[in-house]
Amino acid sequence: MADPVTLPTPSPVRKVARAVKDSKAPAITRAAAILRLLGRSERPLGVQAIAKELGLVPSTCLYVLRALAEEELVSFDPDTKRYALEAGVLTLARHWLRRDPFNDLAQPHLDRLAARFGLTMLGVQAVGLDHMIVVAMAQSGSGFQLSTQVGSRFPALISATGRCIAAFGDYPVAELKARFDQLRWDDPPAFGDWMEQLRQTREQGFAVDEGQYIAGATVVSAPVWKGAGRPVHALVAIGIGAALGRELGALQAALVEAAGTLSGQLGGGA
Amino acid sequence: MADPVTLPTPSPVRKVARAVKDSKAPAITRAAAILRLLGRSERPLGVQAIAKELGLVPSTCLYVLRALAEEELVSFDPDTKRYALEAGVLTLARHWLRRDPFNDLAQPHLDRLAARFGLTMLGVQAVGLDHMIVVAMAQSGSGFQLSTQVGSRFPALISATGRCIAAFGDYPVAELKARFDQLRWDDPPAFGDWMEQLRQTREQGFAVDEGQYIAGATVVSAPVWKGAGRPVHALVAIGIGAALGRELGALQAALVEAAGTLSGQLGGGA
DNA sequence: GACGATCATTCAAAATATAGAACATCGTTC
DNA sequence: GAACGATGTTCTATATTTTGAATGATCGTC
Repeated sequence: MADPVTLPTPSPVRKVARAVKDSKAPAITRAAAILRLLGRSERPLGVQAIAKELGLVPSTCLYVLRALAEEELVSFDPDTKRYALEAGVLTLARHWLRRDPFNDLAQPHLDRLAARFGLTMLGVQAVGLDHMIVVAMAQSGSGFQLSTQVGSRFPALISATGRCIAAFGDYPVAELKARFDQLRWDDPPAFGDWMEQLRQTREQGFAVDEGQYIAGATVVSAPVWKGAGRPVHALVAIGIGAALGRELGALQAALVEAAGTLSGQLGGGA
Repeated sequence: MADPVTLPTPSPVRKVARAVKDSKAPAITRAAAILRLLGRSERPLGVQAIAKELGLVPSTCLYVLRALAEEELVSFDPDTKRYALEAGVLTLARHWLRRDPFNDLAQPHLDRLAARFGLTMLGVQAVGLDHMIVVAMAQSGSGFQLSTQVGSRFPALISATGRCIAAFGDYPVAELKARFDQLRWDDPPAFGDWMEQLRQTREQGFAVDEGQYIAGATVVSAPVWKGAGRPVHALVAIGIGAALGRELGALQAALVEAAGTLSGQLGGGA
């Protein structure tokens, strides 16, 4: 999986401007935009550069930065007058990880499956229909592998995991179609075919993506339930298509079993 | 090292109230306080509970929460009307980790030393004189160990690492004294002794804490420079005192060497 | 070493987010 | 099953933040 950070960046200026207008707490919208910009940036940025990039007023931008620095979410170098992300964001992330039992419980399963099948395993969480986020990862460590990192974001409906989210989410078809049309695949399926695959996913209890999202890569995904309603998490296996070969069947079975066990532990299930 | 999250919680109400007053962007101060509160909380919280805990007006609190939810930093369950941290904070953390070369470069050293000496190794970053944050960790995996997690925060001047920060930071003595007086140790050193230890730390290039911060635990810490000025990072070794025994000398040498190598790689050094 | 340009910062007017009360909604108890 | 209590949400006047120009600092260039 390629890192989606470098995907099309639809000029933040307009987005931020609109979001700020609609929000009843625009300072927060601005702050979030600044944090994301600083995260995206390779190097620390000055007030002016940030303001220009996001279409903010420099003075306002300065006040926001100062507040963020005060909260230790942003670092400030008095010599260069540059701002960057600060380690405080790590502390928040740690708390988030600790708060959700999925993260701890999934790890052993991921480690085991990654070692057994020699591929990359992910624990993924869906955030509505917008994104899914990688929250846990395990790699077998042997040979070449597709790699990603904890915290990476992907469009919610992409690849095998996207099929799980769509299949078990009970969303209106119109909404699925709208989102579906914005996805980028290496080898895009037709919407009709994709809907048929959703039916199949519901039937089987897992989804497979053979080279459609990323050419040459096979992705298998099984949903994990935390309670009633739609599944929020999924276990994902990513392997080089050729290397998987006839182990695919065994992998699917093992993945579904692990997902089932996890759902049980989390108090989910059908 | 005990997790400092459960340390004295000096009633957030007053702190938040003061911070909000002083800030030119109070919404951000409030937002940060809410994020931290949600991180601290075991379970999702409602608007009212959050507002009361932080001394905020419920309606304002609601607007802030909505803005944070819009930014995917906070999750909202429409059924229970409860808010919690959302996975978006992970994405920020990932960007932060990627942005600082220390995190990637330190890991191999930590792994190596943890395995060789059979103890817990940390990569630590100082945030001013307020805190230090664990940004990387390695454990040998054998036997009992003192444990902490990436993202954990500690008072900046505590233990061996605190001595490094103080010794090489060139801070006014008055400021050191003020901070020093607020530290909690299992076996607190006198300020005079501590100042003498700083001198020694400068001389040796590393600091040792033998059971003062945590009874029975030996902590060794060596500073890592990224550029001129004060060191921002440190490599830390934590072991059960008895288990370390006469390996202590070898550990100190190895730690200082690793820290020196890292400083070189980061373009720092004396 | 002085000039010019760029950037960070400050300041007072104006737009607007906030506070507090009123309203709506939910779950509980009698 | 109805009334109560508590919680979430909306509404509007006002105190505040935001704005955009003016000031001050800093860097690179001639």
